Amino acid sequence: MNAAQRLADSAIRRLSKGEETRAQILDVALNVASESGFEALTIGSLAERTGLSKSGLFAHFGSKEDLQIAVLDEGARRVTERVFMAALNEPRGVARLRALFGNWLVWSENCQLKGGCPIMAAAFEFDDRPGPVRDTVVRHHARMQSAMARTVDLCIETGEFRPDTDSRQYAFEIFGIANAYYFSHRLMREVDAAQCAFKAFERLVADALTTPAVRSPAANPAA
Amino acid sequence: MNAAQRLADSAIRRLSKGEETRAQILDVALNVASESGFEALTIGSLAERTGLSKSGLFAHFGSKEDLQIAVLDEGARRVTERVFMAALNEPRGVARLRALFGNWLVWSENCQLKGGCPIMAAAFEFDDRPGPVRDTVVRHHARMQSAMARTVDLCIETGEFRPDTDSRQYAFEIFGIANAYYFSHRLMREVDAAQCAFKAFERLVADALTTPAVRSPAANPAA
DNA sequence: GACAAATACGAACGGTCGTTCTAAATTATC
DNA sequence: GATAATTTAGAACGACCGTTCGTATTTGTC
Repeated sequence: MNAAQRLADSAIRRLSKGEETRAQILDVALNVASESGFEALTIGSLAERTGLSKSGLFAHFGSKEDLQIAVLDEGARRVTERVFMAALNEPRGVARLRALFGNWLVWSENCQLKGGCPIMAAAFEFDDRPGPVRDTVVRHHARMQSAMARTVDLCIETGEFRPDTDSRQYAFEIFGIANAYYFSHRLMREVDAAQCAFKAFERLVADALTTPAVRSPAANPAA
Repeated sequence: MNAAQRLADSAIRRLSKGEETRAQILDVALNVASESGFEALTIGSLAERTGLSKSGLFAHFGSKEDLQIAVLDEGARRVTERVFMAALNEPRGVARLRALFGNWLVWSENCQLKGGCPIMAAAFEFDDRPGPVRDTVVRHHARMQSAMARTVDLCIETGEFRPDTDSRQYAFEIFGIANAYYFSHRLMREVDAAQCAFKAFERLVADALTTPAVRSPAANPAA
């Protein structure tokens, strides 16, 4: 539970009452944003869920916009922790890339966010609405994409991937698979969504390996 | 312009005044949903944009939910027309598949929908909100996915694709590429988004062809 | 052109939105 | 434990939400 985690944090540096409440608010807000999107992230409903008064909650953020940004930052923090940092346990190269991809697919479920990755939801909600919120989304996405590309670059350095592999293109395609998984899993409720995603990912890996598996019609990667 | 098209329709069967206005409303609503999402599709703002009164506009749809569904249906109708029907001009097989993919990437821009494909936006907005609207989104997505898979099956029938190609998996991956394109193009504003998408698509095609191009490190598809 | 039907308007409804005040309660500091 | 600073509550604001209703206007039919 996150309460326990916050307790551990408190042991390190005593959180002030305000910081404590703010963290609790963000935890609830992240769940709401995950389930119903950032548009449904209203001050009133959030106050009700946290047991605070509207004005009391509002005081922690100067505006709704600042609240949205704070939620995005908290979401990004968790992605970094659960997806990217967690993958660092694996040795650099394809092993780490596989871990990164796997973590990405399931991180929101591991975080008990019932509505899926809020950063992805935000990307769709704000892609046409200029402003600080959109800028924040773009910043986080750019960071994640380049982290992904760097992981691919390490696969080249270890000699597992061909030297001419385009890591940016690679990150593009991995992101596409993750997106397809989200649609298939969350919207269509296909039970084999993850299976399809891993199959697509492994095809992507196989195409970049310096020591490709022997090609035969029976081993058709898209079959 | 759509006005001209509606005029042509009127020539075939005289549209009643109500049907005419309803069509105009849906045209505006589709643009709003495209730009700002279905949540921002409010009766008031829609009435203002169409020059109608709130109650006058409302009378055309029994509820906001029915309006949302009507907008979705209209969006799906346009996708079918601009993407799938348009691709039928190409001969069955890879040529048609290529046309289908290309149409999909650009259809919303060709339709002058400034905010991108509304069906995709709806998929993200309603994936966690059970109800008739979500059901409609799922229905349209299922139809599009199976139409895509059928196009792939035709590639097998023409002998261009391997017989063991999994058309459902194939549709999954194509959808992923289209999604990645949307993120890259709409959110990140990458200028080479379409280029990345086509590169990914061609790699997907190459992997399924019965007569694969000669493999060499220099021809690394992800490079 | 009369008459019925379809269509549009205007006002109002209870609710919720984000936000702003002032005052009370709580927390931290000495 | 007094004092100052921080944190929360409560009431109110104008604006907009989806929706309803009665009435006026426009449309289609004979």
